[in-house]
Amino acid sequence: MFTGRELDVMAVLWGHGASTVAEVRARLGVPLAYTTVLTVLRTLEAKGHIGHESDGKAHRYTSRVARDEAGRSALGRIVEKIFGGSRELLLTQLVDGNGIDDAELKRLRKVLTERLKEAGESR
Amino acid sequence: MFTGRELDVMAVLWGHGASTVAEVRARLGVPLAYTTVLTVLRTLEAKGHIGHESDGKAHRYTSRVARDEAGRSALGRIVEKIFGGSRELLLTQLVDGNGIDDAELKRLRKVLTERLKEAGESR
DNA sequence: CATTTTCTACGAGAAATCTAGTAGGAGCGA
DNA sequence: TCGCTCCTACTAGATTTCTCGTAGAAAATG
Repeated sequence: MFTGRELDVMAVLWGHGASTVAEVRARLGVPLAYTTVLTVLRTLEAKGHIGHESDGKAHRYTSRVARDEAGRSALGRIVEKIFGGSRELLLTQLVDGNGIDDAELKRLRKVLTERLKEAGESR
Repeated sequence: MFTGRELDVMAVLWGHGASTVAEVRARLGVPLAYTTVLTVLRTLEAKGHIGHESDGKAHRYTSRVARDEAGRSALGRIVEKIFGGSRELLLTQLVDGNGIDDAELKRLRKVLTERLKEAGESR
């Protein structure tokens, strides 16, 4: 799907919305030449992942693939290749480590509970 | 971390344990030349991700990075870049779509409940 | 023993990635 | 108007990825 650098750029577009080259560049964590960022954007556009419109002299680039769509695709790949198809295993790793507190765990559990409710209703 | 093809190969090693070139090749979904698979394995070894020992005439390759470790790393990247740091958003996408039934949702919820219990005990 | 099969080692080419420089236009401040 | 800045377009080199072929050794097969 996306290469490492491309994903960095997509992250900016998803996070901040349509942006110019300079904006993307400023918001990337890593220091890259202006033209480097432009090249990445042009590559992404050539692949059809983003588009652009004119904004004065500059171009303003917009994502064409929804963040959720990209997420589902990436997750599917990981579930399949790394966790052997087991979402449980994936979830276990997601909540492993110490960067997660009780409040967040509860919010996550709520997501599942809500989903269960929906599933029940639609039957 | 891993490129597309490398991940395919790692999936085989994680799923089936130490394997020879021929075994990896047979278990890969895609048809690749024997030497192609060998090259990927050698690349992975050069990067230190896998190792090998002799098994008769052939080499038997073993993963050196745990599946869980690779998973955490890949997930971290996705959470950060795609879901803007939100595990909740990630979970939502994980359980979105129709390939998931109530039983699995409940199992997933249980994972979180268990984790909450542990967290409580360790305090 | 001769042939075929099965391995690894090495080489290699096409394509993709990653990074950045140069060229040239358009606008703006002095 | 002159020079500086900002922008895109184009080019390009180094590195990585992806794929496979050839060579040559070793083992199995007849």
